[in-house]
Amino acid sequence: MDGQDSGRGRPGRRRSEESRLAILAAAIDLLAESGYAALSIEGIAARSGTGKQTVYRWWPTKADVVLEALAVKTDLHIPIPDTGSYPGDLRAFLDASFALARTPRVLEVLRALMAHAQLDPGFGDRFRAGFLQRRRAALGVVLERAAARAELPPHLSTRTTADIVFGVIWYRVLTTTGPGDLTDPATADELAAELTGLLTGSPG
Amino acid sequence: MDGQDSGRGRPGRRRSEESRLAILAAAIDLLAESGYAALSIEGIAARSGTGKQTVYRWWPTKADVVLEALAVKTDLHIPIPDTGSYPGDLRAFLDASFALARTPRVLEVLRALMAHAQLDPGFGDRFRAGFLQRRRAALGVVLERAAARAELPPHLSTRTTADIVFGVIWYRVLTTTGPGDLTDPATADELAAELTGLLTGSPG
Amino acid sequence: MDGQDSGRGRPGRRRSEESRLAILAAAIDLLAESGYAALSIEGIAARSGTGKQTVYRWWPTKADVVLEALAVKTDLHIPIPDTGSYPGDLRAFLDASFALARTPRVLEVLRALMAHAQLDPGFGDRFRAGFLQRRRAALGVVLERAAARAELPPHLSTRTTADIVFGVIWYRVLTTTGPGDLTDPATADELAAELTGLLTGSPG
Amino acid sequence: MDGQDSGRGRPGRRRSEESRLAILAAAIDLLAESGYAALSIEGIAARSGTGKQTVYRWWPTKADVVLEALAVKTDLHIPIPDTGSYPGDLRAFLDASFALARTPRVLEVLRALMAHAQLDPGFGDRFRAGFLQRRRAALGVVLERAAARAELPPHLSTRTTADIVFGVIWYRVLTTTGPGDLTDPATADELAAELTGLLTGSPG
DNA sequence: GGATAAGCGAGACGGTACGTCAGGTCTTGTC
DNA sequence: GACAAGACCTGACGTACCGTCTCGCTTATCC
Repeated sequence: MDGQDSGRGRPGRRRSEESRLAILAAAIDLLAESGYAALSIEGIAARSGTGKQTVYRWWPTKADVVLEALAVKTDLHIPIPDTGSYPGDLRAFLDASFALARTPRVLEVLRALMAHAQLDPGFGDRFRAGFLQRRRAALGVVLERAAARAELPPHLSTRTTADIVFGVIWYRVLTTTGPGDLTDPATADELAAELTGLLTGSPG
Repeated sequence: MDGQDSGRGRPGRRRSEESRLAILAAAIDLLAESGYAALSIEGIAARSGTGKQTVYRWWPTKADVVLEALAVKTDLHIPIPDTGSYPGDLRAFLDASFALARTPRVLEVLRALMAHAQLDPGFGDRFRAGFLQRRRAALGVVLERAAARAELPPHLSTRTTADIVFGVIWYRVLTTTGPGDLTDPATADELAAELTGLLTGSPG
Repeated sequence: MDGQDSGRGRPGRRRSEESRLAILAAAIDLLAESGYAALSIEGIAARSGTGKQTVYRWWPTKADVVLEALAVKTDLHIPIPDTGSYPGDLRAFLDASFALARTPRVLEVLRALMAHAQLDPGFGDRFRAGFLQRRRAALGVVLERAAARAELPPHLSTRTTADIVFGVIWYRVLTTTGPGDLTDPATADELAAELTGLLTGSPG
Repeated sequence: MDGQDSGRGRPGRRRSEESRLAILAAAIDLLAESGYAALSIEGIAARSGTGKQTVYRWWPTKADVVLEALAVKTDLHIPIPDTGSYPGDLRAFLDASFALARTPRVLEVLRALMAHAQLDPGFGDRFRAGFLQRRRAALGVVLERAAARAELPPHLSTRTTADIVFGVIWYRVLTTTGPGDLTDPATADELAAELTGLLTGSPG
């Protein structure tokens, strides 16, 4: 996925790992200080003590820097849960997703990346392929396991189920003002119950 | 919503309706030509034959211009359907929403506004209050009617139902590349069936 | 020569005389501090407390700024001498020219402008028309007066006389290292004597 | 003049004559294509298929490359004429000098080198010592021969004579726009006649 | 009807960042 | 050690917009 094989055998100076990390760290710092809108490649280069050219050489846009920085600094890996039952797996998946999004810095970055993806079609493609699809694939594993166990409700396609799951998560991420009101405890309950066909709970 | 009472009694020249419309038209034109990212207040003023100050006097950001332009040029009013039954109303609501979003220009504008709302907290507030809440309120009427008829499935709160409806719509809007693959016909079917409790438990 | 009529009657804010002078002063200062090669429009804007765009709006290159700065700060006007005789006028012209060139700052600027004129054809044209031709015209007046008095030696055309006068001055300017060795007192003597036909054929 | 003795006895790889010639040829080519202002060491290295370091190792500035390239590609040697008389020698010297300067490529290079010498004191020293002084020395031989034959007009010092000769040549080189109007045939006539004390010709 | 008060198109202003170019330096592996 | 390759930090380029601030002018209301 990174596109360069670190140039084994090629002539020329090798990419500086030091600069790479400095750039990612600077991006994170500046993001925390002033937010994504105020982030600039100029600023990242200055803060990291590198040259603008070095940033442009390896990342096409500031959003790509942030995407990689997020992956380096934060553990974005949401483990694919395996609790033995579909309801359990789905609850675990939802809980982990909401928990991650409740981290203020992560919340802001997710918003910024999705926003940037709308404004820059090139980054949109990279974001879909490198982030959104991976998350869908993770949920896909859960759904496949459930299908193998014949636990899936019959009337919901895999696509629509995933759209509901990620739709609700992203809608909450994009339309709430702070991490506090991202979710109430009931949301994941209701959602999991609805999607797994359990009609146990009674809503408020 | 516009905050001034057209200055009844105030001295001074009145706001030029001609300029207002020229600005909104220019915004729409430029948006269609080059996309939201390339849109600028400078460009809107130049294209509309007005001064930058005139734009800044009435709209805080380019997103606000676009939001108003969209309302003027396109009929954003999705009528609150009243088919007599919850399933029918919900289907109609979903169909109208997806149909609107399938208009290429509207699709792009919706994406741009949601994106801008992420990057500019001030516009985010205005967008939520002036657009998102209105749509939720419209759906709310449908749900209230259904509640009065006791058609609501017991395990889904109003909030979660709305989150699922708008979550799926927005997720599709924000993550598909073109109007073509925004929805297949089955999506609204499945969604309406799921949320109204129809087919629950029956095999596919 | 300035190309704009200060916009009497035109709409829009008028050019800031304050900024104009600040830019010219900054150019002179930076030139004295670090030399022409280190001079940049970026630096001029920063030092003068103006924006780069303001510099670019009114001057196409840094050389044009320097040319105008020189005209403002230093009195480049070499009066056309009228001593009553061609030898006297020519001596006065030469003395004034060498004296001006002996001013260290002026010497450096003259060099830089002539250099820039070689590298940038557009500025070359402006420099010829706005500076070199004026100096030739001044000498032309002296030669015309001499012709009217029948004092001109018969074998030298006006063009060649001017080429010798300015050729020697510029050659000295461009090929000596410092103001000190720009001229010895004998140079102007010899040159004037030669061009006016005095002493011709007499032993030294 | 180049300062290294090709490393007799030194260890390590010897300088590549192939690279040297490729660099000089690339400099000439690029100069002809885009002019001196657009010439860069980066571009020379790329065009010649060498590394930037190789250029920097052997030449301090692009002007030094051009100076050497000119010497390699064009025969800059103006033979010291010996026609038997001072007027004949001087005419021959002037004619050869103007003829060389009339070669378009040479004209451009001479301008560029003189320009660069103004902006870069280090190159200025090298240019004076390696080029200008050599030309003065050549003229010096002519003048010495004339002195030995007692042909020199008494009132002109050697220095001033040389200043007039090179002053006029360089002034023409630096202030005319194209090779076409560098000289009319009369210029060398008048100049030679004036400097040798022959008062034969009548100017136009 | 004259004073006062906006709004208007125009456009200059001080800024910030863009994305690019080249400068000159420094590895890296090969010759 | 020189060489081709190429990454590095630096700094300037010229441009695009930002949001603000005059300008001269055009409506409006009010005294």
